[in-house]
Amino acid sequence: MVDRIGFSKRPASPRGRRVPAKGDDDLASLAWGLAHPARAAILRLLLERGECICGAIVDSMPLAQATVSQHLKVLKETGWIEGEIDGPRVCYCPTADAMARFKQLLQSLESGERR
Amino acid sequence: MVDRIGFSKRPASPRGRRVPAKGDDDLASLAWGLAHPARAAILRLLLERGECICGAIVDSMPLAQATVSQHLKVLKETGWIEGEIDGPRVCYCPTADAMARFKQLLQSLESGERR
DNA sequence: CGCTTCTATCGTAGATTGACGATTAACGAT
DNA sequence: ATCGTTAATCGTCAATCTACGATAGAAGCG
Repeated sequence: MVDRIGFSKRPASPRGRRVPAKGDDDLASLAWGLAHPARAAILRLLLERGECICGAIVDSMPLAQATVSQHLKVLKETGWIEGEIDGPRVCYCPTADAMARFKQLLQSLESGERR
Repeated sequence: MVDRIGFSKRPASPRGRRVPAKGDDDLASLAWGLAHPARAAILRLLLERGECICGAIVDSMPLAQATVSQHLKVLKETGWIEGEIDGPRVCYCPTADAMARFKQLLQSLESGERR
């Protein structure tokens, strides 16, 4: 694959013109975190409960433990959640600023912010 | 592949428990639309200018026309933009409600809305 | 120490994505 | 009718995603 536009592991391109808006990568990354119903559901669960043991998340989802773990990883990598090791288990909770950052990036999109 | 959880063409699963939050699919779908820097950039451009001919979008992006067209298709399918045929060209503009719907879905996520 | 529990990672399979050039389709103009 | 322009679609290829079972690691228990 060629290299990418930005945004961790995503396509790029040869000829470039428009200076990429600095926020597009961040926005895309955060959006990517939510871009799967299972991840949206997980985040909703965490926001509802404040925090949650991994096992409880798995129990509440129609997915295999390995799959949920992968989604949790994506949510972690995109900055939506963080996990705290608690003995043999891991407690996940939403990060303090992801939602705010995301909303702000959306706002800057909407307001037609100059680049 | 097995069938999916919901959300157009996405994975599903056998054992299910948690009733999927109605908004998760919509949220994921809209998020998916933004989940690529190129699409975020296109939407930003359209929000900046209000509307834009396809060709102008292509010219402002570091991507081939075919690729931009694909991204426009995704943005259209996820409800972010709409295109109006204008003779031999197509004029794209942001839809009136996508951003509002998205923000509302995010809000319902954040507020830990009961399902 | 050995066992159980909990979670992450590995490995794999099938589907989708994203990029591109080439082609097709739709219009307008000559 | 033909040509030129504009945009969508086709076909292809490499890379990524998602799902899963199986396996590995870590922590606590007996």
